[in-house]
Amino acid sequence: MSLKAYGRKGMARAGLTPQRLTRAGAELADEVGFDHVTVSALARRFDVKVASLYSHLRNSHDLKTRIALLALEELADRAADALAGRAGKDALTALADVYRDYAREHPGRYAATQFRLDPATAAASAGVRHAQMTRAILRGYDLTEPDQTHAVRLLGSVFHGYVSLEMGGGFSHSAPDTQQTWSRTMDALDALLRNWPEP
Amino acid sequence: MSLKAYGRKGMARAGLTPQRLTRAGAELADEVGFDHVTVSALARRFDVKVASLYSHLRNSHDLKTRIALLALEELADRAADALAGRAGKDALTALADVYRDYAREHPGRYAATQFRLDPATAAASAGVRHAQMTRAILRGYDLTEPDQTHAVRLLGSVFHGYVSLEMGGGFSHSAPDTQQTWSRTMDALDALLRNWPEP
DNA sequence: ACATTTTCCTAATAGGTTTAGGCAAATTCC
DNA sequence: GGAATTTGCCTAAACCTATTAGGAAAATGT
Repeated sequence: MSLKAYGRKGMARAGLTPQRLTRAGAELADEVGFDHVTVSALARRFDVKVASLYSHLRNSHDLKTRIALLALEELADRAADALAGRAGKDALTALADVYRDYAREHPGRYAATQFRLDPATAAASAGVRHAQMTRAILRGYDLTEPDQTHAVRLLGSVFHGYVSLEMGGGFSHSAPDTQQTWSRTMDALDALLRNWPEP
Repeated sequence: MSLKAYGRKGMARAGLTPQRLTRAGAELADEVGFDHVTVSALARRFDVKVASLYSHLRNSHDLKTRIALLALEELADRAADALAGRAGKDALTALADVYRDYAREHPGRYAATQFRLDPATAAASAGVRHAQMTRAILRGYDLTEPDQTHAVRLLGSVFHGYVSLEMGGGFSHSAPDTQQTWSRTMDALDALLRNWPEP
């Protein structure tokens, strides 16, 4: 017999697991926005009573944390993929595009990556992979160790800041179009890294 | 008689106005975080029943919009102040510091500036002053018109991205300290604007 | 002093979160 | 294959927040 009951009217189990709920939560986030993700809405989606979810999730915060971790993983996977075999400006734009594209395809998940994780969770998350990959790109440029860290932070700021402003409509309806700005921003960052200033 | 009743137990009015509520809402945001700002919490703070606020505020979204507008105003005022009499890199760092300091002093209000406003409200907000001031700084550098727009967006991205990551703990507990990075970032942006690359 | 307006209140509805305790389905063990 | 046990989902309930409708008292105007 199939795991899935018809409309869940005649009993039978729904097959809830933390993973399944997290995945569905991520989809829900993309549909309605990360901060409209609610335990109740998720229960509705599984045609199950709200209380049932609490055997699989500690609470609402736990759900959001799991979605955030999922998104960070996905994003790091995409980044790793995109960086394979690339270096220099090529790698830089590839990474930047990963962020931008992910945010466009999965706005809710992208918002989830900004969910504030407690330090322990953050340290164990894919967030660290992101930092490592950005660092890897910088090996194609000639920076001293402390400046490499500064550059990692700067790149992170630009990518996140840009994507976040663009998603929030910050640049909307003003010419020139944002694709232009994006590609000129890549030019600018590449030039900056090749010509990193002395203090 | 004073406007303010003791504990509001024996009637007498509380003196609610949209402005007062907005201001208190902003303080509340700084204390508990912008997305924990709630009509109920605000009512509690005025020792008044929740429903009473609905004569002064359309709804929760309205409250948040007002707080966002307040924060944008404050921020633009600070920026205008900081820019007076400055140019070039001096102006650049002054503006950047305004953002960073404001976010540190008023995290809730700063978060409010990211609240998504509908296009009409946004157009009438102090947000446009921000863009103009950034543009003003760029007049100290030698950029063609389209590149000026790109640069405005880039600066906005860096400022917002940096502040937002720093507030979210993104850079925490890693050496070197963030003040270093901040000042090197200013060096980098100044160098970039002076040496803006061809396409 | 009286009529009007304003401001706050009570009452009610509707959702979201979370816990406690129950019964039936699935799994495990003879 | 049936009994014992575990697991999964449900009911019920308490407690938040948001929002609307309608009432009563305070402030204001004439």
